This record gives sequence, structure tokens and C-alpha cells, in this order.
Amino acid sequence: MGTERKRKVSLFDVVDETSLSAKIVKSNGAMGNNNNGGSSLINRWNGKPYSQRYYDILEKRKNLPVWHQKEDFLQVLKKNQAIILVGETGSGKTTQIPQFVLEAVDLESPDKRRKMMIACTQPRRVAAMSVSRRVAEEMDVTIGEEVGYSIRFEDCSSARTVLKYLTDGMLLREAMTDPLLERYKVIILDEAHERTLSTDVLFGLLKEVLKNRPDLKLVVMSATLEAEKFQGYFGEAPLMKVPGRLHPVEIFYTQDPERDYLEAAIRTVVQIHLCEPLGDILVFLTGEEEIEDACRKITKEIGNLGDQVGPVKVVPLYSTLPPAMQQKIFEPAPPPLQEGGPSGRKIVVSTNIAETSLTIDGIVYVIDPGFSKQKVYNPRVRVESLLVSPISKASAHQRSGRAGRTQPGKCFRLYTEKSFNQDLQPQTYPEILRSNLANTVLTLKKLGIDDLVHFDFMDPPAPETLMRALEVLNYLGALDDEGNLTKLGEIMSEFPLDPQLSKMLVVSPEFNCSNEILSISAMLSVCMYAVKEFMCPIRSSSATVLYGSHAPGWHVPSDSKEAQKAADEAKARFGHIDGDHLTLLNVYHAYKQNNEDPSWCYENFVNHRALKAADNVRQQLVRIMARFNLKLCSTDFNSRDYYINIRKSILAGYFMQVAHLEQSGHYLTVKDNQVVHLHPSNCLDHKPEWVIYNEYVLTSRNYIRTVLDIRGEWLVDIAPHYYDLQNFPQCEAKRVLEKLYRKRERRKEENRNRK
DNA sequence: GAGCACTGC
Repeated sequence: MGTERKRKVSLFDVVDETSLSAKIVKSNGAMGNNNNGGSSLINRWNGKPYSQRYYDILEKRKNLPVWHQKEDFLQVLKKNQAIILVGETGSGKTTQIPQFVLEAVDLESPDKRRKMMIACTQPRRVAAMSVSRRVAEEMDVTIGEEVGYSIRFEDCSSARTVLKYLTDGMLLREAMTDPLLERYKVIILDEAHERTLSTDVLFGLLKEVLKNRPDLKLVVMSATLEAEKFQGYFGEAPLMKVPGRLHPVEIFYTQDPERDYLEAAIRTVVQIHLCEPLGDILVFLTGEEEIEDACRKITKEIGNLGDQVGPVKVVPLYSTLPPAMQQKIFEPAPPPLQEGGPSGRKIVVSTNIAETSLTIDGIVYVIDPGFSKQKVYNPRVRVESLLVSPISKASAHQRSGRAGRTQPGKCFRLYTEKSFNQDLQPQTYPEILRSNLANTVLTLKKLGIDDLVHFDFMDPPAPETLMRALEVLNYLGALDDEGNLTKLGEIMSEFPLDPQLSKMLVVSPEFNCSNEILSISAMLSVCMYAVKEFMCPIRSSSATVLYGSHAPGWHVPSDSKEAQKAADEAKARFGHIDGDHLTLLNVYHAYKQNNEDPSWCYENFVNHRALKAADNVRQQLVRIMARFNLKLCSTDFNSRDYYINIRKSILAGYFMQVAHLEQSGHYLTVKDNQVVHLHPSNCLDHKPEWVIYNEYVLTSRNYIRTVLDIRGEWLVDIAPHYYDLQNFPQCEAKRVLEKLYRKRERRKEENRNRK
């Protein structure tokens, strides 16, 4: 996909060997250094002679750590259904283990036409893609043939594929149509320590599947300490450890707790630059604003030191940074200002992205203030939010490891050793304990898991979170009162969207506006930050402008008056006074009408990448609609009902996210009665009595973001089961709704009398 | 008139 960020995947620099070939080489004696190609052996997988390149790679692979444990591994695999394999960074497990397995397992299936496969899951798309490419190269086969990958929007595999790398979410999707995962002989869950939502669901699912499929084998691969926990969970599965390959990293703690970690981090950077030998610095901070602020301050402070010190290149790094800017982290440190002068240094200031997703070579010093932003979920108010929280010991360990990739390094932890030992939890809470589980529960139901309370989660979510999820799905009509999946729920579960979004999409043909709802769903689901940016072209900061100018959504103009004016005009062109959802629709329509032209996007402060991604999602959604014979339709644009139908359709999914304007001038969320404020990025020109909100953000105040004006009458018409006044807290909204219900009754009465 | 850890289908 074109919107993919280019990333250097850490696994990529680990190269191992193919055991099969190693064996052949051994048994053929002279083959090890037979490089003339003419009498090469035949590749078992594609029947072609091995290339020279194959042998070249093979030589390098022979030296890697995991290679020495191959026979042990295969022995254990033969005797057990499940294995836990622990390998630190650099062990080569991701590229190698699947090849070991491939060699040892019989892939013949009862259906002779097609072989069974080995699956290896990854939490991230880029990893699935790049690792599979690497392995195809090692095996001397064409990517997409014998070795392939499968990620959202791209299935690069064929009937010949025997080894497939895929995202964990993708394997979960496959399980929805193939509950026993019958096309796989062995499933390898890689990076299991990351405990993504999908990996955790797969844990529980596979535990069940293993009971029903004695021929299936499972390998759980993980990087850290939690191996014993995995072992216990999978019925005392045997544990294997593979050493990693890291240089030693010296850890330093502060004597006393730091009051201001940002200030302390900057001070530490300056000290390293003044006192420590050559080597680049990586600083972990929590978010974009903090990072840009730190970059400015570091540049300024080191600038103040004059030319007694070497020059520095300070580079920010976070996920919403455009790819071109992210590439800067791979540029070398600046050369000395004059020949023989003090050397330069690169200083990368990054979010957690540098902890797992991205590897920067040449880092010798890591500064770890001990915080990161983490998602937390409060089921009581059904709100997911981001909070700056202390990291875990495992996270601290991972961060310090970033200093030792190319040579021995140093890690400066900006907290005390006592605090490390006593205050930090061993592991970050798995995502499943920090999320709204409505979507997960829908997936589990579709997978045939009826009894969620007794489902064997490795870490069971709070009962309240599960109850909340069941309740939401019941209100949406995806589950009946007994908690069974309805026909509607079946269809909803097929969409890669949140339940509210899939509900509004599935019912949109009834409101005669599925074309428009498709576009809005795609825009909303691309990413939340894009939504915000779409709505909000102006940013006041100065030094960040450069970086933000290609951020999703609008381009951010420089501080000049003209640029701000131009951006304002662009916003006015697309803005819809009835709400942000409709503004999104306008932007999407304008984008299509202008033939998806990147320069049109640029001129109109619209982000091309984000829109291209939305378009891609939309196409996928259209295919799913077709599968269920959901018709694509629109109300006549000139009809008064055009926007009304769209708004009603959105309400059909989002009736649980409504706020009411009180006499006092404040908004209260319906039923929860939380005081909220319209996010200033909204495009409304008035304060509607009732609004739908897409997102609840807790920052300086309680904001509702991406809002839409709706009518109270629609609430009682479209969602009477939710606006059932019997179960309603006393409040202004209730009194208004009571009036609306009475009005509705009167209307009915009049109609009856007329007849 | 505010300020977005990171993924994924």
C-alpha cells in the first residue's frame, strides 16, 4: 500500500540459515564450497537449482545463535504439541524457526491438490512483509509463491504457498471462516510478548483449537521474561531459550527522583554531548508536542555552547511524522564543523515507536525518563483515553537494549534504582485489559465462543468491561437478549470496523444513503488523528510547522497571514455547518471530483496520503457490502432528505454517543451525564440541542470531537429501545424526551383518527 | 479556540 511508512525492521538484520540446505551441504561434502553453480542441488520447493546468492547467504546464516539449537528444537517439536521459544533480539528466530519447521513437518493434506501451510504471525504489517521477503530470498524462491505474506489489502500468497507470514489480526480474520484453522499444520505466534489484542484472542482460540486438532502444532515465540506465564497457560509446554546478540549496556540511575523529566532529559543530552565519547543519542519522550519542544530546547542549548563542542543533528520521531521526515533518523551524524574539530552527533528524540517498531543503528546512548503514553479504558464511562504513565521493567529493558545494537552502550534512566525495583510493574498491562472490548467480543461471538465469562483468557478482562461490551452489542442489535449473535451481528462482524460504524453501514441502505455512509465510514476509520486534522487547518506553533505540514489531514501552513487565510478558505469550502461527519464527506467528494490529484490536495490543505488510505478502505468495504447483497444507493442530492438520511443513518449506529445541550449552556452526555465541551475543531456554526459525537477526548477539558447535529425526534424514532425512559436517570434530557414521546403519541393518535 | 503512544482487520 502506498501509504505504508518505510521502516527498518529490526528483525531484518538477523540472518540465519536454511537447515535443509545445510544438511544437504553436509551430506554432499564438497557442496559447502561448491560455488560454480553448474552442478547445484535442486531446491525442494520449486524444483530449480539453487542460485549462487543462495549459497552466499547460507554461509552467513550458519553463524547465527539459533542455528546451534536446530536439532534440539526439532526434537522438542516432534514430541510436543505446543512449545514456548524465548529468544532475545538478534537470535534470528523469526526468519529461522519457520524454516526449521518447514523442513521437519509433513505438509501433505487429505486434499492432495493443495499442501497445508505454516503460519507465522507478526503484530505489524511491515514486519510480515519484509521478513517474508527475506525468508523467500533465503530459501531461493519467489515471494508470493512458496513463501508469502498476507496483510490487510494485500494477499501475497498462492496455492503453492507453504510458509505464510501474516499479521495477527489477519489470522484472526481467517479463523472467522476457518474456525479450526484447518489449512495450517503449524502456527507460530511471534512477538507474543507484545500481547496485542489479536495475539491475546489467538492465545485463547488456539488453546481450544489444539484440543480439537491433535495434528496441529503451536510455537509461541517471545522476547522477554514472561515465558513461564506462557508455559503455564499452555499446559506446561516445554520452554526453549535462544541467546540473543547484543553488546553490553551499562545502566545508570539518578541519585534522587527527578521532578521535571523533560528538563532532566535535556540536561542529560547536553552532558553526554560534552563528556562522552562519540556515538548517537536516543531520548524517549511521550508525545509529539513534548518531542518538538525538546528538540527546540536541545538545539538551542547546544547552540549556546558555541563551537567548543561538535555540531548536533536533532531529529524528532513519532508515528504521525510523514515518512520523508522519519527517514531523517537514518541520516548520519553531522561532520565536524572544521577539519580536526569536535565530532558531530545525532540526537533522536522519539516516542515509544523506537522501542519496538523501529530500529536505529549507531545508537550508543539511551536516555529513558521512564514514561510513555498508554491507552487506558474506563468501562464505567466507556471511555478510552491516553495517559502519561510509568513504563514497565520490561519496557525499560527494551529501551536500554537500543543502546547496544552496534557496540557497547550506556543507558541513563532518569529515576532511582529503588524506584525501578519497587515502583515499576514487571510487564506493561496487556492491551486486552486496557481496551473497549465491543469489537473483540463481536469477533469472539463470530468465532463461536459463546461463554465469554469462562473463555480462557491469559489475562481475563474485568467482568465489567465484558458486560459493557455485551450491552453495547445488544443495544446495536448484534446480539439478542440471550447474548447470541443475530443475523445483523453476523454481517457486522465481517466488517473491519468498530461495531457502531459497521451498524450504521449495514443499515444505511434502509436510509437510502449507503454510498455516502461508505465514504464517511472510510474517512472515520482511516485514523482518528486524520479526522482532527481534517477539521483543523491552523496550528499556532512555529518550529513544528515544518514537520506538521505534511501531517494527515490538512497541510499546516506557515505562520504567514496569507497561508492562514488560504487554509481558512479551504476549510470554509468543505465545512458543513450541520457537522463534521458531513465535512468529511465533502472532502472525500471533492477529492474524487478532482481525480485524486495530489497537487489539488496540496493546494487545498488536504492530505493526500490520508485520503488515499480512506479510498482503499472504502473499496474493501464495498466488496464486503456486495458479499451480503447490501445495495449501494444514494438519495437525490437535490432532495431535502439527502443530508437528513445520512444523519439518521449515522444515528442508527451512534445513538449511544449523544450529548444534550442543557439550559446552562453545557453539554451533558446522555445517560452518563458527563459534562463535555464541543472540541473547538468542529465545523458547526451553532450549538445544536442534540449532537452525536464520534470521540470523547480527555485533555485539558472533557471534549467531544467530530460532532453532528441531530434531532431529538430521531432518537425516539430510531433508538426507542435505548431511549427507554423507564431506565433513564432524572435529567433535563429526560424531560425533553418525555415531551417528544408525548408528541409522538399525539401524532399517532391523530393519524388513527384521520383513518 | 485545542494539542493526537502504537498497532491491526
